Amino acid sequence: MTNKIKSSNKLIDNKLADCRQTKTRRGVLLVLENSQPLAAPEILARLKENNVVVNKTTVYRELDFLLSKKVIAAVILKDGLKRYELQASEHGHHLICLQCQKIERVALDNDLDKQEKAITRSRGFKVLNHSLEFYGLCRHCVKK
Amino acid sequence: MTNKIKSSNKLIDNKLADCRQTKTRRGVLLVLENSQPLAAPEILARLKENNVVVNKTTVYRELDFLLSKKVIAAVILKDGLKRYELQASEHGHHLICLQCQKIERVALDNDLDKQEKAITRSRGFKVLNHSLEFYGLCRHCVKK
DNA sequence: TTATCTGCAAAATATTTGCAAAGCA
DNA sequence: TGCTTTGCAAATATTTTGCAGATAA
Repeated sequence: MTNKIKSSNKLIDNKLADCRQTKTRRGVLLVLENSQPLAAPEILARLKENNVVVNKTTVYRELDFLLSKKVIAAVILKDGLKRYELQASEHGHHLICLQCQKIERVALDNDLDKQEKAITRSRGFKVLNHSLEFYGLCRHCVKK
Repeated sequence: MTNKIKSSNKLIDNKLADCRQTKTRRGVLLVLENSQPLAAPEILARLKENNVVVNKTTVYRELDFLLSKKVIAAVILKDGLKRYELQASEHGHHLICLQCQKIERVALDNDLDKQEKAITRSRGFKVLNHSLEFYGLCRHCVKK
């Protein structure tokens, strides 16, 4: 990956159009680009595996920075670990396999409009956004 | 609360029918009974406020125990903190007010059957359960 | 009596802060 | 050059572990 960090990557170049290019920044995004959502210590480990030498403090700060720029998004699952993924273009949800731990993304054609309206009607609560995850068995594990 | 711990409480007695009665156990449940979901350090603080002397290790272990008995349930919100609430009798979701931080519970008449079937159809993913929270403004804060 | 529960001290894990030095544009 | 980013060391916060002693039933 040391090479990849220097070589160009359209996706990442786009996302970072407004920011300084640093090895940490590109490294974190490259790690996330080809991965499921990862927690900070995992990102740190992936960087190390790929010989990107960077301090943990820097990684935490970089994650905050990328979050604030909405280049990445946080994903919180039942274990309470904060994981990060590249910000997706469309609103989506996660399918978490309880067997193999794989995390997929899914968009729902008919999202939760009906439910949100019912909540506003019955509770006077104005829904601004929601978070929805499905836990179960992925197509591979369901066969076993 | 020191008194309350010793005095009887039907709800709690019921939930603990199969377990030993200890001051930690009754204390944790009393704290949760009249409260929104709380994180472990908050529960610890509430106990202290109420003169229930108990070590943090004991509280963490007690929370694990009550979780395993399904007397309480964990609630994970966007901040990634693990909070706990009494296990509700019916499946429900949470409404989190972004203004005053209040957490309400809500049950949806028509839950997510439609969405879950669509996921199984399109992805082969067998949904076993889901987690859904709505973020927005509660009936009080929405007026301001 | 005995299985369960508890406190304490210490370790493990995750995250944050301050500051001086280095790097990008 | 000037603002941003970085490393390092240390602080903070949360949760876990081992073990010896206490307690509920």
